[in-house]
Amino acid sequence: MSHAAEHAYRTIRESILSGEFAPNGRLKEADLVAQCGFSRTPVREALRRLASEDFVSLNRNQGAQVKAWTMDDINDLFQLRALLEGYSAARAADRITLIQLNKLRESIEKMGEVLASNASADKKVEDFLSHNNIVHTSIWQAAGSERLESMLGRLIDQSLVIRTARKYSLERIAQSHHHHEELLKSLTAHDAQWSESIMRSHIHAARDALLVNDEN
Amino acid sequence: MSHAAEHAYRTIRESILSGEFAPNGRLKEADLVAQCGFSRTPVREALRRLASEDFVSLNRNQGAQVKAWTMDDINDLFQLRALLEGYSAARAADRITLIQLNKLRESIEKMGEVLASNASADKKVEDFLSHNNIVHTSIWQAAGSERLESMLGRLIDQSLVIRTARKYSLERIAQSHHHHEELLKSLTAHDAQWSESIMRSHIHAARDALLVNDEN
DNA sequence: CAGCTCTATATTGTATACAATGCTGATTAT
DNA sequence: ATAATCAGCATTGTATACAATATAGAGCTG
Repeated sequence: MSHAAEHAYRTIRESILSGEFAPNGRLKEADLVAQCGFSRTPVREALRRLASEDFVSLNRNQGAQVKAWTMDDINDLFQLRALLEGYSAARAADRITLIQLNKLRESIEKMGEVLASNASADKKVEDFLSHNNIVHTSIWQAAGSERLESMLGRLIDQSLVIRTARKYSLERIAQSHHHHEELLKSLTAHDAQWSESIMRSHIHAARDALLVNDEN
Repeated sequence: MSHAAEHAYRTIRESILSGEFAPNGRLKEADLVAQCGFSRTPVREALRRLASEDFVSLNRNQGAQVKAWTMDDINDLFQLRALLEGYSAARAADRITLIQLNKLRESIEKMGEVLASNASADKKVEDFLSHNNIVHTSIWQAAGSERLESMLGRLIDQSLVIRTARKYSLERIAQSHHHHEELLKSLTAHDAQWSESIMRSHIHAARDALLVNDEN
């Protein structure tokens, strides 16, 4: 994607994720042009891409509007993530190399250190989420399917829509960390079924964390 | 999608599917404009969409080129189709209504009549393929997940790339028909596991039909 | 006052001009 | 002869002007 279009894409996407653009809100090209400083051409390109990624919907001659998500959509999303991430973990168990395993172990150990440290809860959550991404993408890579990787990438992106201003409890994060550690074991053992099932649990727990508002 | 861009999209897509544009061949905007009569704007929009659907790849400032598929890609594709179509069938088994079942039964019976008739083999194949699409999309709908439906739609579209000038044997088609009939039974019984496994077999057999060149 | 039509305006769709970038091939220095 | 450099060209990226379409609101009609 070209420079201006890419920039416009990121800008608009961020505004949607941050909640600045309300669900079902109409996005007028002129406004977006004013916001990000490029002309309509790259803005339109960005909108088309956002539409292909299900962030907005386009109606002919009526522009774009931010997609609204129902509870069913969210459940659906996580159901599919569980299926595909589970499959990804199973494939990874068969194919993962020692180098990849070591990299994964490092990431997970680093997360453990963060959690054990005396940093602020917010900092812990932030660090955790970034390492969490690394762990998941490492596993997708180990699974060795470009197509699967890109499908999962899209699903994850979409699940970010819901995460806005969400607070994760430290308990939830600790649970996730335990999942990761178990996943490391199952992958090291090259046990596909074990890897698949623990990954599925992991995703279902993530859904639960999003939908159930626990104390924190 | 707007009128001109839609038209450009279809035109280019057809040219790729028909093999007119060779894999790895570069697609210059000027040429495409000449071919389909619109200006560069809708042509570019069409290319972006084709890229998002994995028909072409885009490199910044270097335009589009037709994606080439390896054997691994194809296996991957069908592996994912098996997984997702299987899941779709399982969901459908739980949710399908009597009306949907009847519609499905009609389609499948019609396919049986076509196969039993004394039409030419080519005609049979053609009719079969169109009804086949109806059967699958009906099941996706019964599964009740928009997201799953759109993912499967993309996967199917991509598998069309391989089908170019492919001849299907009548034996293969008869086998498919048997799968469909069994699927109807499993869905009528609302048996999710049965539905899932027969659907997975169905997809694996389809892959085999594409990759193995049998006499016909 | 409700509902309709029509016009003015706002917005998106398309074409095209201009800018930026990458590619090719000739020229030159080593 | 070969590698590096640079100019000219081909191609894509961006901005903008124009066309087509939808929307909103005033005025009209029943």
